[in-house]
Amino acid sequence: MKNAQPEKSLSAQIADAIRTAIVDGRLLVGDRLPSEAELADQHGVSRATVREALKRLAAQSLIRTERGAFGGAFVNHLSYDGARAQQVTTSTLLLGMNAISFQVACEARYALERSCTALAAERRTDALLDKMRTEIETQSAPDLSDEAFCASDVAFHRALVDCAGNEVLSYHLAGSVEAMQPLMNMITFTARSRAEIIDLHRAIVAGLERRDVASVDSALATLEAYTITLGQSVLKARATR
Amino acid sequence: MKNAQPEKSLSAQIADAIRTAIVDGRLLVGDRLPSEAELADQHGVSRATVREALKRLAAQSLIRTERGAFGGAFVNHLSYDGARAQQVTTSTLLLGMNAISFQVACEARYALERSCTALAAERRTDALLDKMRTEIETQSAPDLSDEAFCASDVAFHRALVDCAGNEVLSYHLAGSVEAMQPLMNMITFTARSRAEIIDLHRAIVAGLERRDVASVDSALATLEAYTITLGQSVLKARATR
DNA sequence: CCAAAATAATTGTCAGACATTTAAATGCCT
DNA sequence: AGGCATTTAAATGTCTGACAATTATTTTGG
Repeated sequence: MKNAQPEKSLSAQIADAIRTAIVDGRLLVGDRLPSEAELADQHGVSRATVREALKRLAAQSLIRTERGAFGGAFVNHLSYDGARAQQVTTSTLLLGMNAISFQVACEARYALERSCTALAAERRTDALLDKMRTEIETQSAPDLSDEAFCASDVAFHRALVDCAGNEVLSYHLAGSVEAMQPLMNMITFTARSRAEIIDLHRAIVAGLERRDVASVDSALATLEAYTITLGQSVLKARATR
Repeated sequence: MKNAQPEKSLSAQIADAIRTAIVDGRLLVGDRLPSEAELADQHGVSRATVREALKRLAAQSLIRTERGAFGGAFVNHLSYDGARAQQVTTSTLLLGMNAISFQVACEARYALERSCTALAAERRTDALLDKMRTEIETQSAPDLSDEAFCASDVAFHRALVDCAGNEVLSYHLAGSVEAMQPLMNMITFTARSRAEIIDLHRAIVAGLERRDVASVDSALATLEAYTITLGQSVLKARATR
């Protein structure tokens, strides 16, 4: 366990101290932190320094602040949606900054997605199957923009992971898949490629309905291979442009 | 496109503006932001407000600050390790705050882990197999603390996901698995349960070595079932205590 | 008794000052 | 000319004190 670097700003040290208190459970959800003035006294620093520390925590959604009498900083309840949004921000940035090859990203995406097929086939509900069918309808609209097509694609795959009926799994998978969407957006979809993708989406829904894991896996594998092919042709077209 | 909410602090607005500039690529990795004084002028606010905004971004690892002449705030390169650490913080907190049942967490963990077995069997390297064997040795030490056993368990499973040879997949899986460790730590491991787990770890390594996906999957499934059984017995023991 | 006004606690913002750090510029000596 | 010490300038880190804005509680007036 590495110890604190001696040269770390006071505001960072104070933020770390409070963050540790929250993660370790010494501060519970809904608890109110001492006022900025009290914290300043306790840590022997100025209010400005305490405020910078609190802003760091607020940026991580660990706390929220309320103004007015009996306001202050409160330990936040981190919802699945909030956590997923943060995960997507981090992952999107990571992928955008590290020159990930399309093939690697695609491989990761579909590998992750396959992790829920067994549970999804077992537990899929009619409501989620309907949701997936609705998205397929949306994707079939001939005048749909590429962006809208991709958005519906995300919604479709999100419904697929939700079929697994495990909220923790949904959180991780939905976040991962969503974060990779900007990379997927590099592809310009022709009418023909859309049709092939939609066919595979239909196969996935049909497989889930029959609780046929193998056919769902197979459709996902085909989708992966097809998406990589599409991506490579797009890259080739760009290279020769 | 939603417009700015009128009731958002100035420091949050400025942080959002800079964050958007980074995500949209108007600020590139390594770019230096204007000095705090300049930013204060540009946005028509005080330096303290700008500083709070910058601390928010620093908390998300979007920027770093350097002191001294020609220092300032620089757009950060987000490393896989940095991103994973953030993901772990968020996920750990989420799981700790939402009363996740042990079974659900376990199911999610092993489902995620199974997503890399096919690639791992195909691409595993001798170096990673050796790493896994080393961890098994560590886990076999009779006087090992529960914490150290769990830490080695994390290292073992991390090596497993690294076998897939896909850095994006490693990032997501390692983060997910690591975040669930506090839940796994609820289990107190007896000598006998450790022995069973180590046997399954050996089976996983052997399966990878033979590139036998089915046996790796099977070992993981057994490990999942066994871990859930252990968890349930621990919970039962606590309830009757 | 109820509504309006005062009150107090707290965060949000500002202005100015000083301390500290660091790279670059300068000057001095060989 | 070249190398070492010193100075300088630019920037962040911190402190202080003040005021504005917000909001729950308390007081007051009818």
